[in-house]
Amino acid sequence: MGRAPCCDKNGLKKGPWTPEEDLMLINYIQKHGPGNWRNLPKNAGLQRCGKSCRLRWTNYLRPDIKRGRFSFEEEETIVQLHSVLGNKWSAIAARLPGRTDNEIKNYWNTHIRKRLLRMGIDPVTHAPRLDFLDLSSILASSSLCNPSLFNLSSLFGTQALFNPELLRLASTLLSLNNKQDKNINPEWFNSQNLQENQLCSNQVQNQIPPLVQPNINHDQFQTPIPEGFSMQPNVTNLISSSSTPISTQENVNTSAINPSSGLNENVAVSQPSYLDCGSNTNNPSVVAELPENSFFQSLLDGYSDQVFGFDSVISTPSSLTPLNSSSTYNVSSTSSTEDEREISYCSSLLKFEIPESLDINDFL
DNA sequence: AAAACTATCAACCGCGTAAGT
DNA sequence: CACTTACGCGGTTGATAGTTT
Repeated sequence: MGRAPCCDKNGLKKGPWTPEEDLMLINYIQKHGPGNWRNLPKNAGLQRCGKSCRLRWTNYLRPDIKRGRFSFEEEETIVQLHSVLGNKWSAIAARLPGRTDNEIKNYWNTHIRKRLLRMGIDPVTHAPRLDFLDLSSILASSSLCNPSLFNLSSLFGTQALFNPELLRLASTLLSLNNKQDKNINPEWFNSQNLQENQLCSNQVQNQIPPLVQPNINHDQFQTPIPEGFSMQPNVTNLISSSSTPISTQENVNTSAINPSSGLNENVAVSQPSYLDCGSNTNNPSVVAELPENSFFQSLLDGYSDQVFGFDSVISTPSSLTPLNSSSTYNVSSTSSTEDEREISYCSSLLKFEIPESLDINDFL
């Protein structure tokens, strides 16, 4: 037995609403309230089905609807909520006053989702997409800038890209962030490396409560973690990173994002130099400072030039000075351009470190 | 200037479910 | 308890505006 149609569609109009229809609907609801949507069009004199009237009212005509571009704060909220709720647009909309589920859904599909994909982040799981990365390019580029780094591409050639072991390695590398405060191999973490490889300031974790990531497939992190590494697939908080510069040399204890992943609950993070491109909207500026020839510098070059193809993300010539040695620049936290928002996004994503003395053979 | 392509978003469709009978 | 009805939600479509070639 088929489902009964919501209304008799014979003779009912479809398609875009005219201003006259809008006016009729508004006038009726202002006088009588929506009441029964099924009966509303008949009572209001509209040649529409109730469903269409409800949609038009809730998504467009409702007086409390906020229209116009989404603010950065709203966008932050959407991504954070989506990481927890998934495609529960109505639930997300309930936490964004004045925004409708339809509007949020459209905005996600047309803006946020694409941006995450461009950054190599799976918009479903909010985790890095390794299939999106050209590992060889990353490492080749990195090695050019820092000859001390191993050159995977020269070691293994382009076939390395199809080697599942190397993909696992990439998984690990991309997931690596902060070293554990125990079991550290001192050879991997000499003070210079710590100075140079600390990529971003630690996020102020207590600003945003840890988010549950029910959708993440943790299989991608099954690669055994080498001694001295910890893994922090820190993507969920990619937008919530603090822009408060942490310039102290102290270690900062933080909590891993995902307690269910079996990853480190507490990691000690060294904070030598700082790179903080986060997006705290309460803070008027975002500060980035990189040591010359740092690993992060080279890695950023690799990402921006070859992997994501988003030169504009890291170094938009028209608006931003490229990251270079000892350069410091400010990005307005009220940034509204796509590129500037991506900067904020990628700042937290690109948080991992690789010891210079890492022996690739240990992985193979 | 025009065609082709892309992005956006209002609106539609079908399904799940709560409420009513 | 079974069935019907209405509502709300999420996925998808299609018209249109904007951009590129």
